Amino acid sequence: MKLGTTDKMEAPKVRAPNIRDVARLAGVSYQTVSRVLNNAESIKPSTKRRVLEIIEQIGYRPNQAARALVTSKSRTIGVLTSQTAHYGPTTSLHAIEDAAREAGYLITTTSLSTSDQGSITEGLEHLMAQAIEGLVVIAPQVRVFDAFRQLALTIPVVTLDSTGQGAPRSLSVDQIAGARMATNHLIGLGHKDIVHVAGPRDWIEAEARMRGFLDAISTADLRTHRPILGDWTADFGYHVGTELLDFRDFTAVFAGNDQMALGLLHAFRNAGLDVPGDISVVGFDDVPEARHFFPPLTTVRQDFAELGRRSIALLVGEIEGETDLDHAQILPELIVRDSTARACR
Amino acid sequence: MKLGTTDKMEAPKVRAPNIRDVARLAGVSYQTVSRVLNNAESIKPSTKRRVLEIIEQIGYRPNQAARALVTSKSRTIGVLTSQTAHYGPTTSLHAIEDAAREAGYLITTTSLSTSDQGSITEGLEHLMAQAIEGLVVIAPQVRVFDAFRQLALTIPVVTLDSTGQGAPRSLSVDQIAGARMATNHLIGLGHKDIVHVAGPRDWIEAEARMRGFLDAISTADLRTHRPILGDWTADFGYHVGTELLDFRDFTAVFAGNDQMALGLLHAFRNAGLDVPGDISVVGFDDVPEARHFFPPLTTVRQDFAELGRRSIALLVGEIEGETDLDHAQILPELIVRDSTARACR
DNA sequence: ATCGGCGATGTGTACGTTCACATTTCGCGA
DNA sequence: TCGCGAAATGTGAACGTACACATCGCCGAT
Repeated sequence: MKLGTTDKMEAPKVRAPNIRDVARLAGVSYQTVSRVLNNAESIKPSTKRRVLEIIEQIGYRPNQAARALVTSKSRTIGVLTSQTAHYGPTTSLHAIEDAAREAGYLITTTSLSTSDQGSITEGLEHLMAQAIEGLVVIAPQVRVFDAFRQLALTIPVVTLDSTGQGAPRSLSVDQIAGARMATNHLIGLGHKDIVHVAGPRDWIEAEARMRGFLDAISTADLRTHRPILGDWTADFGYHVGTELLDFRDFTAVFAGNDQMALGLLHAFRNAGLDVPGDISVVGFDDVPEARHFFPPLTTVRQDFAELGRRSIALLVGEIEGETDLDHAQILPELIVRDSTARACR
Repeated sequence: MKLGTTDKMEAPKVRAPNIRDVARLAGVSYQTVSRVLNNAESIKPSTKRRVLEIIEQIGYRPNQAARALVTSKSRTIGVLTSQTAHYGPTTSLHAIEDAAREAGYLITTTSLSTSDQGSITEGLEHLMAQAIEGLVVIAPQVRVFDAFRQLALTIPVVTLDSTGQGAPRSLSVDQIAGARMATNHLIGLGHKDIVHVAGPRDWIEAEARMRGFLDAISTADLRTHRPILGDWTADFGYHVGTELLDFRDFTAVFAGNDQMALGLLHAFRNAGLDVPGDISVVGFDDVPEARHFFPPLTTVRQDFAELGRRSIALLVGEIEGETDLDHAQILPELIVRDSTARACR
């Protein structure tokens, strides 16, 4: 049963007030009310005041559906996000919401259950149905990104978390540089055998970090260990850490994110090894908990919030017809804590 | 510049096809098309097939704004969430999205920047403007919850993460029971002086967990330590842990969530103390990383996903006029790991 | 005094859909 | 063959808003 409606009684005509009700009570035409609503110029201050008074008084709210129907505008920005509970996307999303609110836009978020074309199309249609004026895609997976290429949208689009290559409008933290920084940090400490536990195959960031890692390794002319493909979870880090110890042909591990690093720390500790004494570990992301790991984790900080803010700045700029927008990549930062040390052998 | 539009050339009238275009091409009236769209009965199969063919062919999509304007229906469920990056709400949200999709509903999420009445009203209006048929409120803060009470909505509402008391439709994991379980676990291990590091004042869960803690303490007739109010972060846990050690008048700590527990572990470790040898620590939530903490954390698991699924089941039930719905609270589960041990003195 | 022009406001219509009701078509028994 | 009811389809509104254009005063310049 719905709250607030009566069941048996005659419906007491509870229709919400519309623009004509306001007009009638204010003694003006509906068009004048419309002008007040869209704060047009050339309206007498006294009239405006009177109309606003009535609006306040009867609690009139413009009907967005009607407005969207006629204008195809909505002051709404859509966010399409692949469904993940990961720290990065979530943080960016929050920053996006704040930035959009500040710019006077509303945000509608829809998340993808899967990353196949159908799911993307469905999510997109839902957003388009709300007459969104711009779209932010937080799509860390390659597939989503590809699927998007095929859609010719008529609104500005900004893509997050890509490598920034080839996409029309994309914004990202420079993952490759970050991975290079992490790897070079280990190399600088004298490590010669470094293992990389990467993220899943189809994640753009996983790919980029792997590339940065391999770059740094081959530049330093070190032995290349084949990266291990993980799933971002601490559980995976733990398992792979345990297996890795069977060989013990490395002195440092660069994990694709902080969670997997945590699992690795756990596995090494369980085996009686000391981090960083025996093995160095570097993570990626700098989640708020990373500094409280044991030992506090050396990692690469990404400014996800800045990423979110910039995406909205870019998008709003495009919507409002600005040019000369800032597409620069954001540089990550290496945070050195206690999980890395000079190689012992 | 918008993608997909040409700048200089005359606009080539790219109006999206509407129901009348379909009707004309199919040689029927627009109403017949409408009937096909809403799969009404009494429509000749051959006609239906023909219409569907045309729809497919010209890529017609019903205009939701127009539909919403006239029906005030949208097969959309709104989610109003207070803006947090916390594990629980995020996990529930994902479950909600999946469950809704399965039930044939779409989800629109709007998050609150602040929890004042104005922000809530604004968020709600945005959702109502999309003609949502039901509303899920993920509002862990007392203020949000209170503000909602004042709004007389005409659609079904389900509130998450409350204590389940007094709200018309609310669903939650029984926080009080969970806190009691955690505290009794410590009491059972012989701890007589237990400190509770709680969440912020206005969080409903924080309050409930505190209540469960105090319940258990007073039932066991132990000395009551005044709970410390925190902010859920690991950083806070670390700082309070450091300060707590100045007195050292306790043998166990029950943290309001796993992050704060992590900070406590860090602080105690830094001070040269052993967990659980010297101090036992219990968390709350069982985030996926908790088992990889050092030591693996004893905590209370909440099934956030189940919570999300149940909320949609409840809401869809109400929307579709079902009765006899399941409002039972979900019971949390104590997960005993290595951060708790028998009290040493 | 007349008229152009501008500020302020009103009128008609379109947006794309669904609802209520009207109309046509069809099959079948009398 | 007719008529009748049900099935199938069509017609005219209405939803609430914004845009294009029309109208009405009024002021100052000619």
